[in-house]
Amino acid sequence: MATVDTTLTSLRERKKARTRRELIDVALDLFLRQGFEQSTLEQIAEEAELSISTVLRYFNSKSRLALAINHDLLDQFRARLEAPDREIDTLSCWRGHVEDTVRSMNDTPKAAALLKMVMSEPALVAGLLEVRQGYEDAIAVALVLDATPTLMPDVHARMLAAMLVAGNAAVFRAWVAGGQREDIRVNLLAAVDFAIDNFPPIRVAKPDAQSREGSVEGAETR
Amino acid sequence: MATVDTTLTSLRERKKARTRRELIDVALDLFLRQGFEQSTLEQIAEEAELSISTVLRYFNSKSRLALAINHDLLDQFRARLEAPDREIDTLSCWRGHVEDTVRSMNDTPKAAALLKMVMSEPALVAGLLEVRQGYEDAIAVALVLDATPTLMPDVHARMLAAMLVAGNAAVFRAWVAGGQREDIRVNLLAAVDFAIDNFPPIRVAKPDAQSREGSVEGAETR
DNA sequence: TAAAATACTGAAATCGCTATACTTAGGACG
DNA sequence: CGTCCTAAGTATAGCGATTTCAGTATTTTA
Repeated sequence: MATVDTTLTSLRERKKARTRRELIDVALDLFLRQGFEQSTLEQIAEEAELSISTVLRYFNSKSRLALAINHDLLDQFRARLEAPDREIDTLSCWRGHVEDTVRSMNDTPKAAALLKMVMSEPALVAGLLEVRQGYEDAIAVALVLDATPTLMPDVHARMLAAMLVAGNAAVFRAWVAGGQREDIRVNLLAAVDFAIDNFPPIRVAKPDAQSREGSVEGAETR
Repeated sequence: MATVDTTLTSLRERKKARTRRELIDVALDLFLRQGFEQSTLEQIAEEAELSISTVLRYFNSKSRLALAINHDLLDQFRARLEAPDREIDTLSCWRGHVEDTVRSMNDTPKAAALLKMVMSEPALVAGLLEVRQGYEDAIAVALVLDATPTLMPDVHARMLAAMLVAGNAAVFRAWVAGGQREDIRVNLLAAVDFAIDNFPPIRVAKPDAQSREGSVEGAETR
């Protein structure tokens, strides 16, 4: 009873979500300001007006905190794949996720600076690889479940997954290196389409048209 | 002068190499015996009859010590690629490296147990991903230098590299999961050939015959 | 409102890792 | 052989991340 309609959850949950968001904000700002290594948990806790214990209960490590956004995106993707009502095939899910990511990246001015920071800090690079692996696993598993018979289902599924994720990473790397803003979306999708088009043992219907006007690459569905 | 012929180096160097080997031996045994997390640097130093300082001068982190073999293999591969007199193309280098690795793995009884241990310890899994990335980088760079014109050279090179490395990892994972001994070599090479055969924008002469009798996969060079 | 559940805090201890200054052993050279 | 230089090995001090746990505050729920 009580507490009318909380839009989604109850006080406790809302409070938790809010402090989580605030914590991320504070921490990322701090990292951007003075670097990852240079920022101690004590400092973070201080600025977030929490105790170190609490910070570590929200994120079980400092690097995990720095990669919160990346992990959240991965979770979103997983949710998209595991949605009980999903109609779209795995590869289109990935394509959609990539598009959404670019979009949200365009809205977030700090995004590029953040990525640059992450990619220059060894500890965080390692963390990023784990996220990448998470994507690969999710895609590969979904592909196999999606029914894609080949002689070596798991191996081939993982190869395609790796291709997709690696292509993505490569484009992002290039994007961060030169402050390119516009062509990233095109390149990203071109890479996805390229992988899909050229991986023989796995063939799926694609969304076609609609948002493929930018495909730079040879994209003859063959 | 003096010290006749030390086969390769002088006392100091030999001693260093020897303690390095011993250190690895001791540490890996310890890890296998009581687990990675459970083994402290103090313990390792103790058993190796060295000080912690020295252990850390040989390997700049505990996990690096646990992954010494993997890093050594990566270095070997890099050397193979960067050999000033190399005649063979990048992909054949990779193929050769994979073959050598399997061979040396068959000679080392602890290999499987070690891999299993590494793959079950989160910290080491992360480390393994870094090694994997090392391979991808090496292959991708070499491919581009090798002259492989495509519309997006870097991206496509990285995609093929990712495919190769991921396929490898998948086969190894399967191999470790079930104590399979024999088919690994065949599967490993089949995966390599599959990737090479099916990646359109990069086409290179392959060693053909010789050791491809096991190719399970569709390997029509086309 | 009282009790159960859960969030938050504080303190202590462990451990990996860095920095630094010191000791010892190998090798060059007169 | 003795001297000196360099690199290997050691001891010490200390920072900071992470774990554990016991105690306090706040929400929920009955």
